[in-house]
Amino acid sequence: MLVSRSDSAYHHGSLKPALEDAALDLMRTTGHTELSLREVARVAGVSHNAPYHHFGDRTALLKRLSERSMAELLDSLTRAQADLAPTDSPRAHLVAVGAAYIEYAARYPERFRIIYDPAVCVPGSPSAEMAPLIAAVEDILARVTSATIPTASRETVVALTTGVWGAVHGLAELVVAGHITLDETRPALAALLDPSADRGI
Amino acid sequence: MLVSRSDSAYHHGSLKPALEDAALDLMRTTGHTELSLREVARVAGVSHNAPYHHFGDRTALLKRLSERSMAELLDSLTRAQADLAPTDSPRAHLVAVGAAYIEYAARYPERFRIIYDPAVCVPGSPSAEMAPLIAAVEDILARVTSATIPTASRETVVALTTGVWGAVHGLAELVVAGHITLDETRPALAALLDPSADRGI
DNA sequence: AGGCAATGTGGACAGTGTCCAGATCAGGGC
DNA sequence: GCCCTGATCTGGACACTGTCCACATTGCCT
Repeated sequence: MLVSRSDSAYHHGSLKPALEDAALDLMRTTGHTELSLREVARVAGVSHNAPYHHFGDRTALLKRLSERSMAELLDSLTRAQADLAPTDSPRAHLVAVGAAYIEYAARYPERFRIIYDPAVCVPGSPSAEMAPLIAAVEDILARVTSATIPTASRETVVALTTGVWGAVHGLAELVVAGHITLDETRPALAALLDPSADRGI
Repeated sequence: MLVSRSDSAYHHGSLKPALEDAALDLMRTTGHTELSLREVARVAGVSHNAPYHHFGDRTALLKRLSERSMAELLDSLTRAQADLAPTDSPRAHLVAVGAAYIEYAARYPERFRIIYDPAVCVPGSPSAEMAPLIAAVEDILARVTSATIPTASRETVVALTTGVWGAVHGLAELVVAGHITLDETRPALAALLDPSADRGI
C-alpha cells in the first residue's frame, strides 16, 4: 500500500510527508535556521536516523520545505488573480497580486523566509522542482505588470516587472522582519504603483 | 593600556573588537547562520570560552555585528547623499540613496542579511545602539522621498517613504538571494520611482 | 517460498553552545 | 611596596546536533 500506515509500527508507511509536516510545524516557532533534524524525527515518532532514508541531508529537507512553500506562494498569487473579474482594471489586478504576495509572507513568515534563503536555494542552479515555480511567479508578476502599461516598450515592462517584484518582496521582508506592519504596506504599495497619485510633478 | 596587546599572551588587550573582526571575516564565507563561536575564538587565537567574557551569548555577538553593519549601511547612504550637489534634482538624490542601499547589500550580502534577521534583531524592541541607526536610515529615506513630492499630503509622503524603503530593500534582497543581478536593479528602480516614465496612462 | 531493496533501529564520532571552577593578570587602597 | 579585588582567560564537562556505520525488519517481485 502506498499511503496508509502499516499496522506494524516498524514501517511508518508515509514518513516523508509526515516529516515535512512536522518540520513545517516546528518551523512555526523556531524558524528554519534553528530547525533540528532530530527534533523533527522525534515529533514524527521515529528514530533520529529515519529521515536520512528520505532526505539525504538536513539541507535536502529544507530545500523540500522551500519548494512546498514556494508552491503555496504561487497558489496564493494565482488565486488572488482568479478572484478578480476580468473587467476589473489592470491596476487592481496588479495591486491584488502584490497584496497577496505580502499577505502570504505575513501569514507564514518562516515559510516565506526559507524560500529566499540563499543557503537553501541557490537561484543560479535551482532544483528541478523549484525552477518552474520561480518562473511561474515571475510570469504572473510580468503579466499583471505589463497589463497596466500596454503601450510601454519592452525594456520598460521588464524593468517595471523587476521593480514590482522588488517592491512587494521588500515590503513583505520588512513586515516579516518586524519593521513595518501589514497595514502600512497597502498605502505604500498604492503610492508606489499608482502614477496618477499626487507626486508633485 | 587600553588598546595595545599586552606582552603576556594571557590577556589579549583588545579581544572584543578582534573577535568582531574575526567574525565578520568568517561570515564572508559562511554566512551568519553557520557562524561558530568556537571558530571565531580559534581565528582570534584564544580559548573557546574567552568570547563569553565580552559577549554573554552567541546571539549577543550577532547583535553587535548587526549593529556595526547597520552603521555601515547608514554611512553608505549619507555619503551617497553628500556626494551629490544640492543643485541636483530631488529625484537624483532619491535614486542615488536607493542605489547606495542596494549596492551595500550587493557588496556585503552577509552583513546586509544579518541586519534584517528577525532572530537577531527584533525591531519591536531594538537594542539601544540599533534603534537610532534604524531611525536614521528611515529619516534619510523620508527626506529624499518627501523632497521629490513637495506638494503631496503627509499621508502620501509617509506611504511613499515606506514604499521606497520596501522597493530598495526588496531589490537588495533579490540581489542577495541571487534572483536578479545588480545591473537589473538600476532600471527597475528608475521605472518604479519615475512617474514621468511611459506607463501607458 | 525466497531474496532483494526499501525502510527502520541503535551506536558512535566530531563539532557546537553553554556552564563551572580555577589560573593569571592589572590596578587601586593600605 | 604589597595585597586583594575584579576583569580576563583557560580547561573540563554536559547536552545537543548532523552524519556515518552496521544491523534489524518489512513489503514486494519473481
